[in-house]
Amino acid sequence: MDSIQVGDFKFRLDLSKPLYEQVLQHIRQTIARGDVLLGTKLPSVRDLAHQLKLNPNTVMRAYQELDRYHLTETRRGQGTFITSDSETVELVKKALAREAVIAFVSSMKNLGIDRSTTESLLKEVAWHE
Amino acid sequence: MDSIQVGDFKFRLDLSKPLYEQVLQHIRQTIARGDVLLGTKLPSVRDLAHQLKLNPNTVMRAYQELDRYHLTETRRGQGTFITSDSETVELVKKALAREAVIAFVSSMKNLGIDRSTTESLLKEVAWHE
DNA sequence: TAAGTGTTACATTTGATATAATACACTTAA
DNA sequence: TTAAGTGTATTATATCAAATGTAACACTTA
Repeated sequence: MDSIQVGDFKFRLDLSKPLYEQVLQHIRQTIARGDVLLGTKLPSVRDLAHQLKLNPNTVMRAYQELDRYHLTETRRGQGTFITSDSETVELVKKALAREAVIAFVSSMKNLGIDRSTTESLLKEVAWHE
Repeated sequence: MDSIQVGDFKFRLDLSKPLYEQVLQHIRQTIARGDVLLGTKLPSVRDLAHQLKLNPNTVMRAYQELDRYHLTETRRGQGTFITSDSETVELVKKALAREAVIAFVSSMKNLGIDRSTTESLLKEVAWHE
């Protein structure tokens, strides 16, 4: 387990994708899953960068992206906080789910696999909740 | 419609992903869907490169990847041909489908969405076969 | 032999990513 | 008032994958 816990957030980074994107996704998932209280303060840019051994600019980029989703609110001089609006979280969660579903259906259609076959395949996959 | 037809193959390229990967995927899909006869000759590297306005090396990379899947067989001096072994095509198709399903389930789990909710979402998506 | 194939090998360019270092702006608490 | 802790911005640099440009080589077929 080469994952790093920083405050309420857990990170496991690799080289498969841009680092700023992975940081963004980890935090976004933590929020969407409800694994952290709304209103919680994120680690400071410098702190997270130091603990993940990343450049502050890289973390900044992830945080700004979160702000753009309105999943966080940044208060200059204070820090970046998870939104307290549960509705926003729910909307983002639904949007991400919808994106995933659409991308998935698209892949299956591209392969020429029909709906019922897709549903069968889905049933074959273990789903440890 | 900014897609380009070259022989039996249709391509629509953008900047979202590496070009060689898009070329690979288009051809792979065409084969997997059964939209082209087994044994068919692919456009020559130079020809496809010219028509798609790509560098021959970029097309080469896609073709070599296809060979690695055994979806094509390359005969030096003759060209690159789609395999005549339908079983190979079927195996690759299943492998790709499986990958897609696993990736999808993983996304949904990361969002904290359970199986039945996922199945419901899937039903909401239009599926023009 | 010539034309059409795939193949290989460079050098080069480009763009995204990431780092490094520094300075600035704001908030909070000592 | 000050110091420490926040986010923010800027500029330069480094790195890597992707893509291009160019050229040559090897093989097959007509």
